[in-house]
Amino acid sequence: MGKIRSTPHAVRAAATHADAAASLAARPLMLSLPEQIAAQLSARITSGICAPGQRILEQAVAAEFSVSRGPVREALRLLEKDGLVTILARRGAQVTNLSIAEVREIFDIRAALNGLRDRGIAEDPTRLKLLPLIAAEIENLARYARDPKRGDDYVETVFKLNRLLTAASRSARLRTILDALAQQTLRYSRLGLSTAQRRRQSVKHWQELLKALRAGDGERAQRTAERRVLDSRDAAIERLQELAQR
Amino acid sequence: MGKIRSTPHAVRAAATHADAAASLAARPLMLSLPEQIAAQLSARITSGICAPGQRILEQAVAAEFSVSRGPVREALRLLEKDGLVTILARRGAQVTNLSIAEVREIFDIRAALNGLRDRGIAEDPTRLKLLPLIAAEIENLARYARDPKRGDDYVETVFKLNRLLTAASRSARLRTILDALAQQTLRYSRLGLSTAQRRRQSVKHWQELLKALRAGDGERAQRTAERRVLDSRDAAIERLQELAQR
DNA sequence: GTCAATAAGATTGTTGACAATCTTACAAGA
DNA sequence: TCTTGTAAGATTGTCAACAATCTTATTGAC
Repeated sequence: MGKIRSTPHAVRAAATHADAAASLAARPLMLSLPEQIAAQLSARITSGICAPGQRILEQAVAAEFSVSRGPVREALRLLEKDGLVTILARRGAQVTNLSIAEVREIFDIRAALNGLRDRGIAEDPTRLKLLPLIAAEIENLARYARDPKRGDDYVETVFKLNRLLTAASRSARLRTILDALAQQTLRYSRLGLSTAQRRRQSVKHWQELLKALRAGDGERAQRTAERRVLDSRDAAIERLQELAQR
Repeated sequence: MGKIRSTPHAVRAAATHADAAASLAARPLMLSLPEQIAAQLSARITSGICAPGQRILEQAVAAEFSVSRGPVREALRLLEKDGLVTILARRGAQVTNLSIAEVREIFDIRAALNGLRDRGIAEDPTRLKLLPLIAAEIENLARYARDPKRGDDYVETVFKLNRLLTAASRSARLRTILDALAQQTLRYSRLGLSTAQRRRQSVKHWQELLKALRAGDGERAQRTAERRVLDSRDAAIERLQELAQR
């Protein structure tokens, strides 16, 4: 492949938020070389082109993108920060491969922080202009959940909804952490939503969340969010264990 | 100053935990060059030798430690991961300077995750051998709280206790995140415990937590931990606003 | 046949030089 | 006086070569 001159997205995603007050530094529209490389690799990893456990050689990546190893090194550090890549001293980088226990850990943290996030949104007076957007997506969700063949649409919409809510959080730090954790569990969340039954269960949680958000009930939004993530955790792990048995 | 041949600590701290099961990779006893540099800088920042907002020049650090800029760059990335340093593209690094809103954000996240952590410990059957250690430190706390002159001892013991509990968590990811967040709020936590009255309030929370831990009551441990952190948040912010008014 | 020592190759870690970019100071014009 | 333009210096970004370390394959001994 030739030089990088396209496709900025995933890496910068953490910075594209929809807030107003706190964020002082304007986000740069240009991506640095390491960021561009990281974005490319990120896409491959989350899409599954690069399998978990697969090694990533600095030399090879540098050659592919026609840059030196310096920017590649930094790109790998960026991906490590997102948890997509694991770096071992003097042994190089590889696509992160999570154990079932680790998947559980991440979902537990996500549950707690999604609760914090959604409580914050429920208690935010400026949330009202977001609610129609959220409601619309949840309507889509309900429609997709009724059609067993639209599983992929359902999953993508859930992800979108999650990104929407995270971007709506007032806390830049919460956004950063949640985006990273969500990306790490992308593949497993997908696994947990692979049956129509699970999707019908999931849509109920979302509808309940919407109600709490509308009512401005922070505590309830928090509880609902936590339950939702914990549910998806259990679904993911169940499927994971099925797969592991073979 | 001359070459680095001493003082490893802060940076490696995140890896020195007291768990058993999950962690596969044995922690390396040697610190890489970047880690050593990061440890040195970390000490200066958390101790206040380097003031918030102060710029950190790669060249200068490289010269001081007699290394090239490569390892220094990486050290700064490590510190950025811990939130101790802020890196701006093409404008270099500086010691992180948090706004009051950001301090609040971090404490909120810490509250949620400390809750998760302490619930996990309360529900962990193997926690029993830790309880005496924790109980002893809380006894110390109670003693220090009674003596207005032992404020520093109180604060250091609180930090120690926190590190102890974080290290006891089964989740490596939780440990990593919590260590980073705790380090970022070190100076502010200290601020919140600067009056004898606050310390007497604080020790009550710790005693209640100990009870919940002994009883194995996860829910209660979680609630207590959350309240404790939120309390220290409010104390810190109150002091911060007092200081800002002058 | 299994295990340990060894050597060759592969890969990351470090370095110093060069390029690109940003900051600052200063001067000229409106 | 304020803004704009310019140039010098400072600082980070990138590169290619070298050093240190790890992995793997092979050999030899038990």
